[in-house]
Amino acid sequence: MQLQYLRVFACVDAVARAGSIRKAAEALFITPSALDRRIQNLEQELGTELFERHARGMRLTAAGELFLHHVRAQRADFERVHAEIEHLKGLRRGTVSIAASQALAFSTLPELIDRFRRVNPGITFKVQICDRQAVVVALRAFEADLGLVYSVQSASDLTSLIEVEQRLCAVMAEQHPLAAKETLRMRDCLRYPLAMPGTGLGARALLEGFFARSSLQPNTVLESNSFEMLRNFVRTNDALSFQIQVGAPLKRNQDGLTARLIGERAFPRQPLTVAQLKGRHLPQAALRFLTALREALLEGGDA
Amino acid sequence: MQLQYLRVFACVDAVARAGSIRKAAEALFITPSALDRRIQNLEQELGTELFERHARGMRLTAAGELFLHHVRAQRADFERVHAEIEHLKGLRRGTVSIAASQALAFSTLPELIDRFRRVNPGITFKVQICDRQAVVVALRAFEADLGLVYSVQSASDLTSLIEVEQRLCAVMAEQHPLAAKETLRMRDCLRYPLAMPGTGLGARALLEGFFARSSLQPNTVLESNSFEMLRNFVRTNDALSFQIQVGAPLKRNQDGLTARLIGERAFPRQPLTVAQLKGRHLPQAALRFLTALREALLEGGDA
DNA sequence: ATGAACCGTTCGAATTAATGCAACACTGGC
DNA sequence: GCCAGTGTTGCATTAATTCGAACGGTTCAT
Repeated sequence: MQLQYLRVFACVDAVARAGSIRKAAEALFITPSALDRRIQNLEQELGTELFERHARGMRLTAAGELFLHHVRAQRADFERVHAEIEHLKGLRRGTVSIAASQALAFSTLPELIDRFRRVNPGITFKVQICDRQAVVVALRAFEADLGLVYSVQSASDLTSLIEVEQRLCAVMAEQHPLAAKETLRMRDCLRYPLAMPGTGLGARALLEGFFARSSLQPNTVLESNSFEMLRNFVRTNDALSFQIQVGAPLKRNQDGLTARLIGERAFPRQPLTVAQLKGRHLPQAALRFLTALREALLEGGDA
Repeated sequence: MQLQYLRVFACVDAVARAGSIRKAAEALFITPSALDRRIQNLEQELGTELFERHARGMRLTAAGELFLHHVRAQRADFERVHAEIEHLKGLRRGTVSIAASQALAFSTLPELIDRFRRVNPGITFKVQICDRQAVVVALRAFEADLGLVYSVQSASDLTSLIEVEQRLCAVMAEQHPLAAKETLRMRDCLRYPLAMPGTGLGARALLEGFFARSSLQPNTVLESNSFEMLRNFVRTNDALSFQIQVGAPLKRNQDGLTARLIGERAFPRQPLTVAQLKGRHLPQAALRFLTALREALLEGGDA
């Protein structure tokens, strides 16, 4: 579904992404000369150069960045309207695009989406799992309607929709000795080898803050930026890994793994945040999923 | 300044306004057949009929209304971006379009704009004077950035930016006997013939509310929906007219006229409201004028 | 230095899309 | 039944877009 009349705007986006006319032209299946003319026409009609011509390619000017943002906003808004028109025709269709950090990919988001789709079939999802910075980038580029991040740096162009405080959990094999306890203390955990979340993962910042102020030393035997990696590691031995509450298998075991809350009160508790780009009109599908999210997260937070 | 690529969208607007393809085609300086094809293409690409084909012309369908709103929003946002790009080029240009009720046309708005333009030359204004309902319509159609209305019915798609409580004023000739007093009471005013604001003007609702609860009877010798008419009338005789605070010549006399506050406390005081369409990104020029408005109105309200 | 590998850009021909014109079919009011 | 108004269609014309190939420039490795 590509409205013919949005193609000129799509050009700007394509060139900005590709960094050069030739690559963008390839992606758009036209010749470089045609694309060049489109952009020249556009610049002439706007009365401003949108790109700096560099020997290595094209870079956006300030005006170009402004215009690109407008173009993306426009396309996103068009798709919202299009979805609403479809909704009017009786087809309860729509797509929710989400950018979320890794912690949610394991169970939270899949289960939530599954439950949501039982009530609202016909609504489809696009989920992009990425790190914190990439979530913000995706929101800014109108590639995601909603961003789910732990410990996001506050950005002035984002609006926080839901915030849920998160506690740290230790993840371990079902048969692990510590699985017998209800809640754990860090000094208990540190008697075992650790599979540390890599830099960039949510739990990592918390742990580093703890070790900086504590005299305890971690016995780190593995560090990875993949939760899957970490989980698969601890399943087969007595090592522990850490994860924030929302994605951890707290209530029921999963795949031979289980999780326990860390009882320490000294931990700074950063919230899991659901955010959107400020000033956007979210599609109805996204709004409906947002309320589902709110219910699920707040209920889950109390339990 | 008509971006070539927005023309297809402009078609929808034109047809919706004109009510028929032939009239819209005339306004766009193209033949009906060309316009018809554009709209058919658009409908095909959207997969929905935007207009009901009636023997008397075209009427928007529900989907059409949705799309029209999007089209107008898009055009307004484009113009905002365009103005910001111009701003980037060093030209401090921009246009603020305002829809205001009549009371402000006399002195408030002209003086305010004049003062603003001394600081920000290059910013131009479009001022549409109209009644309350038309202000809301203009905001909805993206024809006005800001709406200045007295006693606006609350609408869910508008956002109130400034609210200033307004008291009622009596307007009279400079030589009028009552001009000697600082503030007036209604029973003093009613000893003179009255030039009543017509239905639809802001002060009218206030006055009707008063007379409904009072035993006093007005001696209405003229009723008009034009403030200019009313003012020109009272200038040459001993009749009184009424107006809300903001547009009345309270501080200094104007054109042989003067105004005095009504001292009555029983009057319901509705606010003068500056509003915008909810969720819109206002152009920088409009935002700057908004702060000027805020200063002027709040300062003026205290004095 | 010097060639190779990029880049954006230009030109004229070929192609494609949009338009105008005239005629058509239809409806509502008189 | 007529008339004035509507939207719509086929076809020739016109305007816009695209292509393919060549040009001039910069960057980088040889």
